[in-house]
Amino acid sequence: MLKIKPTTINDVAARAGVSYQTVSRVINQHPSVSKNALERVRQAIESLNYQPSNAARHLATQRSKVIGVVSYGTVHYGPAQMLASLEQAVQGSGYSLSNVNVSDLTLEEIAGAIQTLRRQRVDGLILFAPLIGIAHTDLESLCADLPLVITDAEPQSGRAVASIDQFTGGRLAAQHLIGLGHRQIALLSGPLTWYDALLRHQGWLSALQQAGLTPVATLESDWTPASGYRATAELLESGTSFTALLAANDQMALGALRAFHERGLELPRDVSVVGFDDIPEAAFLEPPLTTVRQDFSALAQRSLDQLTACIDQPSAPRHLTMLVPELIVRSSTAAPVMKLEPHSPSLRRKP
Amino acid sequence: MLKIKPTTINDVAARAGVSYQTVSRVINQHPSVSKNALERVRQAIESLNYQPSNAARHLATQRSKVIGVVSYGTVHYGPAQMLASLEQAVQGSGYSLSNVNVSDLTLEEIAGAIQTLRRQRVDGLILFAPLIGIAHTDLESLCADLPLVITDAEPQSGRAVASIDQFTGGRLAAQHLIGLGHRQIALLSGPLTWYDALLRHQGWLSALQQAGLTPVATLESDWTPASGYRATAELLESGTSFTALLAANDQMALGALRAFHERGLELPRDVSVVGFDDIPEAAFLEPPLTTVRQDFSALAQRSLDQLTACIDQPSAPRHLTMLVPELIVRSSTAAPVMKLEPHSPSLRRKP
DNA sequence: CCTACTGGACCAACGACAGTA
DNA sequence: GTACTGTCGTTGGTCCAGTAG
Repeated sequence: MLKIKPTTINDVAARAGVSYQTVSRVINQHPSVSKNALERVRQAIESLNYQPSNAARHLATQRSKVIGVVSYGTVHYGPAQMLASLEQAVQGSGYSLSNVNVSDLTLEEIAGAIQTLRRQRVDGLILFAPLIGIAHTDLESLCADLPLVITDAEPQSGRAVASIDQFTGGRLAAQHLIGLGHRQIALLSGPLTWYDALLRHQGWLSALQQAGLTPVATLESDWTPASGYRATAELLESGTSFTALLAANDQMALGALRAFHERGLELPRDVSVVGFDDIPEAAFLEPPLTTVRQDFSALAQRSLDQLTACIDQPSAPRHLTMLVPELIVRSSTAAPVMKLEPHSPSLRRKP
Repeated sequence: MLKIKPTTINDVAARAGVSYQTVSRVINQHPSVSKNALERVRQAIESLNYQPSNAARHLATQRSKVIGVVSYGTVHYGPAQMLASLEQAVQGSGYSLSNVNVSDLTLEEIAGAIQTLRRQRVDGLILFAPLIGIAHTDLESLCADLPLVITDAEPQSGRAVASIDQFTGGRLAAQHLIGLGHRQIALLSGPLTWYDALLRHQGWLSALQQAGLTPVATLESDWTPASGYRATAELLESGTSFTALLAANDQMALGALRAFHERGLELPRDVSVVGFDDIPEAAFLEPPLTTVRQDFSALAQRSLDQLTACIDQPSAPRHLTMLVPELIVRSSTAAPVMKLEPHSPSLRRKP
């Protein structure tokens, strides 16, 4: 195959009648260029539609101006939003983004992704995959002296971290239900191989424990409405008695809503449900969903700020930023209705 | 700032005790390397954790092995899915992806995005932005001799196209309602500045016209549940009489569902609704949503196949691929209830 | 000693060709 | 002649002397 060669700095120089060095100066806005030469070069660039080659520039300057992202599960709402937010946040910063989406949360996959990004000589790395238990030595050998911000994986000592505090998010959701008076709470978590799913789960448990409660059921699904529906349906079939359900994301909550509705259960009268994410749909479900909102665009901005700081001052101390999610109370939660069941007399505590 | 230099081909060569050419041969799997040298080089690469520089390689070979994507609105479901699908489809092809998301559907933005990608010397371009009416000359001057596949923009003669047939998708949805006996149909379209929104709209109109109908109302929203809710609420307030609603995506349909529900209207008894996309939530709404499914992963694969064909054989003729979307019938649509009096949904209210 | 410009080395790889066994 | 291996020139830029006005 034949490839037409793009115009180079030499073509521009020839056209403008100057040396190619002068063209380079114009590109890099070096002050020592005469008005005359500047104008001639600009016109030549314009008329030839010249674009300097990033690769050549990278080679000469030793800086790629590319930030690598290792992501996971970008078909899901959260990761997709984060990626879009990163894309937006990087605009105008002089950097561009290179994303590698791993298909498994294994060390091999992560290592492969990082190697791909190292071949691109990325100036820094955002580890946006919900990894649990990466060995410190493994990360060291993979990233060595690469500026790195961890946003969704388990924090590592000595590494910069910017995250949304999923644990607190989980606690907020659970505390809300407990505050309403619920004591029989079922858990519908995401895949516990995901670090954020695990943290939400632990946050729930922490709040329950603090109130002297244990979950009446613990279910694990895969984030999808379908899985949330199935898990909830099975829970209902099992005859377990519960007054509230904590879901690890809004989509599973949505599936749960459907399961309740099919059995004639009404929300929040018969069951309360809290989701997670505050997807755009959440406010328009039946009933509007109480949930925990995460600010992905803030997270993206912070991650990028921290990473550029690491790149510019490799010796500076690493920070740990935690963004606090926000509980959004809508109509899917309310105080449980008192039931006069034979073996559970009304010992209900004050809300 | 100080940047530690990554290991180069020379470091490997020194370590293995061969010339750096031999290392290059090993990397490129050239046959003329002795078993002995091969093994030594492999070990050196391994122990130094060497990764060849894409930039240097690109410069020497004149091929970047990068495919550029110009996208728009990646916070929305469709574009985000397409991007994730492209990412998946490109795995193992030897190419990597570079995405630029434009913030406006203007020629300036598109031109800027393409220039950014040209600086990267991308081997080919996927134009995945719902552009309407790009002048042929503008595209020519921007892309000149760049292999290009148009997937979401208005087709251009002489350029490869891979798309989902939105017009037919719109027709399918409308024909479904017409077939059920609906004659008073309202339209809730996406932003008509998006090419696919426009095509779905035109598809609806085409089917209606064929049945001798005109829409009883035409609304335009911004894809979000909130906008779908507002538009539908206004439609109901206006007192317009209709038995069915065509929505340009599932999220707006979801907003519409909420508006109907708030007014005590029941689906599909009082109103039928058809969405578009078949988001994972669609099957679990109340009622499960009849919609039109698009296969993004097939689209991504086809786009990539066509692009690599263009790259490998620039002289080969351009193809035009149209993927046909599929109507998924669920419970949000049914035959309209016959009434003796003019049906005005806005007058029905919950007791 | 500035200001404007030029020549050469260099970055990390590949490809053509020449040299060795 | 065949199977390896090394030298040299090239890619598109940047950066650092050096130089003339």
